[in-house]
Amino acid sequence: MTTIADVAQAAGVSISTVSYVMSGKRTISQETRERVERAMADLSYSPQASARSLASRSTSVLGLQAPIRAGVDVHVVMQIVAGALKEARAHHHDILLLTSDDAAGVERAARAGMVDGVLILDVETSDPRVGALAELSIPAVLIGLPDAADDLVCVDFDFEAAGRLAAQRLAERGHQSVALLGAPPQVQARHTSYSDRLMRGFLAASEAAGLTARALPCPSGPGATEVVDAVLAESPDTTALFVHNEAALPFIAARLMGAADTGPVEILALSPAELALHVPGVSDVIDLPAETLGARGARALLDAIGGTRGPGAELIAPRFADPTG
Amino acid sequence: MTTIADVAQAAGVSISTVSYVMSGKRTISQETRERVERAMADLSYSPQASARSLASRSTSVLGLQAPIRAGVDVHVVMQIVAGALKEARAHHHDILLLTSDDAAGVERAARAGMVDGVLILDVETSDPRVGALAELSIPAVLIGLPDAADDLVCVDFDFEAAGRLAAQRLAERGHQSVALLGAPPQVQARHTSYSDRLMRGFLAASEAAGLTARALPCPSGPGATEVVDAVLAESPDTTALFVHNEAALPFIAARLMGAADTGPVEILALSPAELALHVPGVSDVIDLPAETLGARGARALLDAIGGTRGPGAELIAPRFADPTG
DNA sequence: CTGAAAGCGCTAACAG
DNA sequence: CTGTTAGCGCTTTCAG
Repeated sequence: MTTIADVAQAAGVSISTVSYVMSGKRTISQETRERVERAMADLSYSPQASARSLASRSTSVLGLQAPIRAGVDVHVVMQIVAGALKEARAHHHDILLLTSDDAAGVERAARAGMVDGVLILDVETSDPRVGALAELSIPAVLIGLPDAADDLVCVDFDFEAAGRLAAQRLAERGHQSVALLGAPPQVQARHTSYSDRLMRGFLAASEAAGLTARALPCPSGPGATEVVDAVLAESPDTTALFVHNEAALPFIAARLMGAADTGPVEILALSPAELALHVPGVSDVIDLPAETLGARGARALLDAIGGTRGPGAELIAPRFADPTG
Repeated sequence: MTTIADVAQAAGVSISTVSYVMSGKRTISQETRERVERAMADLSYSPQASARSLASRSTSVLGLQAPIRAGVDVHVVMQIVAGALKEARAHHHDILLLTSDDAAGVERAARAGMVDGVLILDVETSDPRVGALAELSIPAVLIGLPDAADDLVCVDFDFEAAGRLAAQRLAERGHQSVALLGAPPQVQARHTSYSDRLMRGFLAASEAAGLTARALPCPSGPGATEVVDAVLAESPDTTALFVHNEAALPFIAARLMGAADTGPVEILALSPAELALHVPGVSDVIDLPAETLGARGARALLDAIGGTRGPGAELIAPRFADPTG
């Protein structure tokens, strides 16, 4: 194991000089800097994270609490995690995985000083973790938008605006009766933040536009077709579906493609663009920029840690996906 | 922040006594132990991870390199990660996420002393990381089974045996001509370890049993049906499909369900049981125990770190899923 | 059974 | 522009 002292000796300088070369926190002569950098490379030196962390009281590690729960779309979660990881790495930070569903785990990691801040996914509208997080001694960022998040930093996709955007588009297209097929029942039952907001925006804007609209939970997988059947049975005049369930989308589209028992039904999807754009039968896609969301969350957390960012919500505005993408 | 010195003072003992109470590395009188534990609870003391790690030269953190690559089934990856995380937490370890596709990242984390060992997922048959890992100063466990892994600890599902088991079962059922629809083309093109082995076992056992067998890559999602069409067009006598692609399974099953243009085609799936058991049209499932795999991997890594385990492969034997599960 | 004290490798005053 | 040094909080000898 090579230490900072080895490097200092090899370069013929003191250890503080080596430290300052690494941190850039004071000016070093060109020549000295080069000697030190040379020595570091020659000895293939890596600073010891624990020593650095003990002395500096910071870790360069972000905690991430990601859900592994029933009904949660794993693609979206993975993309969020990937985005957060990429952003963190770009700023020389690592990510420590915290067990889900466990506010105590976050607190443990925080108090042991293992992380400089935490990023929390899959937040519910009335999330029990929110209170605990506000008490925490370290910065926290939620990806999601709970009700009582006044003192917290939140980053999310603007699901309510997406719901409005969808209703407006469907109204423009001349539809009269439409339906939102949303997240799986378990997710809605938990009042996951995004599901509540999407529904609210969609139903409000539908009403404002004079549309007849309904909103239903929709199971992932083949079971989705039953919901389609039920909607068309109860409201046979339905001519468009707004689908927010990536794992149900292909089944819904397949059920409707050239089906003889229904009139033409248009499908508008809310989904990561690359997952929905090439599903046959889907005519329009509002992109759910999952990776961007993760990146923004990580960025917000880094800013909060740096003290350049206070409480408040940052919402990513919805956009239609570019079909050529 | 409360330190070990605060606890020692509150309990009226020395800091080494507090340390030994925590580690259990020497015998402490009942009474002293209770006083110390009391003080720790009263002050809600958490030992500082970095200080502990600096002094003890170990971190209680496992590095995890998980893939986020085209075609990889995210459900399976998530389950493996969940299993590893659960096992790690059960042994008081945490998990640091390492960026995928980046051997340098593993080395960086290792040399900075951020992790006690690394767990590597999605290993390819000839994986460039294998050589680098063997050089590494810390224990590594692969989930997967590359060709040249002599000096490494490997844990995997026995895909080759699963291939054989599938062929045997189909032969027992009286089929004559069968086909394996496997991982997506990108995965097979990378020669991901499991895909190669599954095919080998399936084709060999098919031949031994006198079956006519083919093996093809199969894209995930709706595109899977085209492969089914192609197989049935080229080999119209095919009466059974062995499917190893969770994301294609429902589409394949739907394509075949009561299709007028084909004879009855039986579907045998290799998939996490809970994902495949309730897909209509799937008659039999060989379970892919993803969460167990992650847990075994983590366990193997902990054992390797503890020095109670040397190089070698541990393969989990295939089993048919219990349909009542 | 318990204490005292020497580090672990680094950062950041303080002192030129 | 550079060096000296006092910690950071803990583990673990060494000494009772």
